[in-house]
Amino acid sequence: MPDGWAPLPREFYQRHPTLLAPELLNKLLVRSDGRAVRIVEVEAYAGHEDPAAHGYRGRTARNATMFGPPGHLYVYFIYGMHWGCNAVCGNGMGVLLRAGEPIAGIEAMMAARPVARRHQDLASGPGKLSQAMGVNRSMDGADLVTGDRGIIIVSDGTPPPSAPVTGPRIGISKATDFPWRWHVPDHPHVSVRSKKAKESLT
DNA sequence: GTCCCGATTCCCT
DNA sequence: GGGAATCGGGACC
Repeated sequence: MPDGWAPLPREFYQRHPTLLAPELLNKLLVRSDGRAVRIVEVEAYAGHEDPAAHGYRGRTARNATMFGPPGHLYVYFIYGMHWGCNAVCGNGMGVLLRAGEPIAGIEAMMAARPVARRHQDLASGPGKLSQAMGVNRSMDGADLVTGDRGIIIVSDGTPPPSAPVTGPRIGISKATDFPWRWHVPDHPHVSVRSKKAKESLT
């Protein structure tokens, strides 16, 4: 890894997902083969507090990773063909990584996603991001602090945006009024632009 | 055991 | 903008 890329401490992840989510913007998701994306869009899922969360009804075999220690990767399978990546906070809570800007290993990402015709199509959605980064069930539970399974989140020193865009989460049917989606303003690699999204003042 | 539908993507109109 | 692809989780009988 380049000098200046530093893993985040375990405690970074151990807080409410609505606090963790905006802090993950501009962090890097990195594979040991050199692939890396800058995280530009995230959503919070707050376990038992959140009817839209996989952890809402408690621990199951599928969501067990989210009930484990913070700083691990929860990978889920959806629509019969897509994988999704979450950073685990603990207590059944986590942050969905919805979109990234490819910054390294782009050839490998294009090989993993031959359908993508532009860099902008490589990781601009949760399923695309997972496919571009080669994430599947085998990486569920990977430690994002130590990178033990070849995937890690690091900071390159870029701070999160001071005024991220917030709005309702995408693709859910419950708790649709929770403004628990955050993305980097005016970023071309964000998955979708919400009409209800607005600039945050914090 | 059965049934419904999902934290999506892609292609066609 | 609409619909198909595709399959596992989990609610319910």
